[in-house]
Order: sequence, then C-alpha cells, then structure tokens
Amino acid sequence: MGEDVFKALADLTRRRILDELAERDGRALAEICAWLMTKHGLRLSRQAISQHLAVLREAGLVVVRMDGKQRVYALRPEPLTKVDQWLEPYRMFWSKRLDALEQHLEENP
Amino acid sequence: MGEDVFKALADLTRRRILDELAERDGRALAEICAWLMTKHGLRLSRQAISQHLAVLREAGLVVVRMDGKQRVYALRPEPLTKVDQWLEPYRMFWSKRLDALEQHLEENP
DNA sequence: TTGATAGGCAAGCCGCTACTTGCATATCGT
DNA sequence: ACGATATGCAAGTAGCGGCTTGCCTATCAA
Repeated sequence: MGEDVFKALADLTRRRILDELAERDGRALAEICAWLMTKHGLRLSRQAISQHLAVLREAGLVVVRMDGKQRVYALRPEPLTKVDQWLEPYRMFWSKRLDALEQHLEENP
Repeated sequence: MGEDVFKALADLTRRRILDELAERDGRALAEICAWLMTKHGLRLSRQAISQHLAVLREAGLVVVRMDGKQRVYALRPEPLTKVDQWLEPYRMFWSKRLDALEQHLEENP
C-alpha cells in the first residue's frame, strides 16, 4: 500500500481499468477482462489483468470485496488527488496562454 | 516526440526536474544537476539527468535552446493537459463532498 | 462428494529503463 | 591555438515490469 500513484498510472491498461471502474463500479475480474477484450481488443490473460489490479491495489486506487466466489473490485479515487495536487502549480501555465489568447482576440476582433 | 506523458511522469526525478523548471524556467543542465543534489541529496551523474531530460523532451514537456556552450531547458506544460483531462472524470468523486458542503451552506445560510 | 467456476500464488522469460563509464563535440577564455 | 567548460552520444549492466504458464485454493451447484 502507498506505492507510487504515478507509476500505477503509467500503464495504459491500468488507466483503462480505472476508467472502466469509474463508469461501472464494483466489477469482478472476469467482467473487467471481458470488457477490456471487447472494447479495446486486448488479448491478455486473466492473470495479467489480475496483476494489474494488484498494482492498483498497492497504490490504494482499488479495494477488493469478497462476494461468494467472486472478488469485486471497487474504485478508490482518493490517491488521485496527489496527482491533482502535483498538477496544480502547472495549471497556471496553460491558463496563462489561454488568457493571452483571449486578450489577443479581444484586442484584434 | 509525442511519447507517453504518463510514463514520463512516472519517475520521481523527472517530476522534480519539472518542478524545478516550473519555479525557475530556462536552466542549464549543470544548474539542474546542482539543484537536485543540494535540495534532494541525489547522487546522480550528469548523464543520468541528461537522459531524464531527453525523456521529457520526447514527451514534449521540455524544449532546449542553445545558448553558447550551454543548453537551456525550458518547461512546456501543454502535454500535462492530457493528464488533467484524464483526471477530469475522477474529480467529481472527491468534489462530491465539497459540493454537498456547499449545498448545505446555501440551504442553511 | 464431485465437478465446474473464480481467482490467487509462484516461477520464468524477455524487453525496457535507469544508471554508469568512456569518448566525441562544440564553445568560451586566454 | 589550447585548455577548460558544457554537453551529447554510445555501449554496457543490473534490475524491474509486464506477460505467460502451471499449480493451488475456495466457493457454488448438482
């Protein structure tokens, strides 16, 4: 737990898993697998996805709930605030350019 | 160019370099090195930092300007908007509480 | 109980990545 | 022109990360 969130997000498949959980939270491994296959055409073994989920769990981005013989994965977006906070000082940079653009358009209609 | 921004951000040292450039933009390699050493106690060779900067350049997060025998690196935060955009759907999760608080305050002034 | 379903654990493979070392190149000062 | 400064390029290494395969466990259904 508490592993680097940025590293967890570095992998596209893991981001897709999070996206999937953001849309429909509380899904079993098999469901996530099937969804990745159909939507993104990924051909990954069940274990591959399972290991990705383990990484997400390490980063605290996901929690598991036992439900019968299924393990239901649920999104836990709190660690993403660290990314959001890190991003914060940079936001002024691209808002500055937008401001400059706006001003330019106002002065040159 | 156009390499994965998320992968570029996965490394702590690279994030620190960006942070440094965000504070004081347009710095030479030697300056960045010295700063990382003193502030974070890192013991990395000049080449290591140089390679990190190459990765950041690949990701479009940094541009280089030749200035005499120095190469001045400048921040280019635009690619970070991709991270910001990806983060967007998740913001509602942690802003829900703030929204609820606001609504409560509006209804109970 | 037996079989089928759902998934974790462990070991191995391979490519990528962070880092180092050594060499080459270009610019500035003298 | 020469040495010092500032940096890139190339090759090599060690380790990590993503993936597969094989085996084991646990739960449900008949």
